[in-house]
Amino acid sequence: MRDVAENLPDMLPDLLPDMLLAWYDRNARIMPWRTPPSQKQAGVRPDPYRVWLSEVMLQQTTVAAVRDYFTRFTARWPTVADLAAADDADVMAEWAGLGYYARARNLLSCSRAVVRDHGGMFPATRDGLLTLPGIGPYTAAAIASIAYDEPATVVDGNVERVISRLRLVTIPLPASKPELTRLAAELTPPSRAGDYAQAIMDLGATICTPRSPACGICPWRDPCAARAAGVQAELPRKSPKAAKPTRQGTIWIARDGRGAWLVERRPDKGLLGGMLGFPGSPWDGAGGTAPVTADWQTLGEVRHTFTHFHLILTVLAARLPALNPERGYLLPDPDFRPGDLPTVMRKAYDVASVFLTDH
DNA sequence: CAACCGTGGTC
DNA sequence: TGACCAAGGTT
Repeated sequence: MRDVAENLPDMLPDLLPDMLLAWYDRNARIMPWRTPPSQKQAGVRPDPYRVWLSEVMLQQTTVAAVRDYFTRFTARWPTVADLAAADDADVMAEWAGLGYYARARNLLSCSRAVVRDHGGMFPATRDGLLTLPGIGPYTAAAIASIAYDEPATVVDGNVERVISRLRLVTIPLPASKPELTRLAAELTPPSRAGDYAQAIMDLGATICTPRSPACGICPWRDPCAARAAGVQAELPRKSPKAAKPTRQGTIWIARDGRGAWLVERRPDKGLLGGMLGFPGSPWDGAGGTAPVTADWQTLGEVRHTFTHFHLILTVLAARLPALNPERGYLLPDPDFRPGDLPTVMRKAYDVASVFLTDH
């Protein structure tokens, strides 16, 4: 029998997950994609489709923003087969406003791959999930652990922050990512992997927050190396990001004599890919050609910030008896829903709608 | 592998 | 007001 004190450093990695799981059992947040405690107690497993959908929606997106989208998607498409059979335009419209629209296109191709290549069942392993479009290292580990209880390690922004503090990792991100992944994997328990994954993310979201972490109520307060050193609020360090340039462009919004709107479907690749929009100039400040000859009125400007640049868009509008546009197509007013537009387009619509709406 | 890809909330 | 931030993935 070895000395207990000698064993302490080896015991800690085993004790840490249990400390966190005990905290999670009392403090897990209730969310639409989580199994309710009553069902969970009865041994009900999460639906992989709902786990997948929620995880994709949550990529770089807050829980508050995802809630209603998740509810609408699952009400309209209850199974992966339903989603696979949906019209692309309907899915893109339902995703409008959530951002990162490649996720919605990948959602469709992934659902169709699951139906076509996997008999409508999601692969049950991390490695199998990784082969699907829109599922990367994080999402594969999340689905594998939450839906199938595979002891896969999730490393998202929360985990990066929690682990960098717990283990006092001072190398800046993203260079520290491999080290953080290794340290996180060391802690992942062989059982209750799904609960553990959600627990460490809940901890990061509610206690080990970016600013002013609530160390006083943290289940990992005692073993936290950053707290011991008093530097928890300074971690994780991050390499400086490039400044955002400002780009300019013009957008043209027109209606014909019947009230139909001149719109276009944006190409699948690139910014706002696959989304509905209005014809516009290139966003390089060089101007551009209107989609149709008309007496265009300048209505104002729209400002919008994307991930890596600011945009100032000049909004022009026109109402013509007949339209034979060189670009785009006419969408009858009853079929035109501003909510189907990505946010920057909806902002432009808001500017033009007053001028283009009958009184 | 660094750049690209949205949006809304927060301080 | 502007920079940071959020359950990242793809190329």
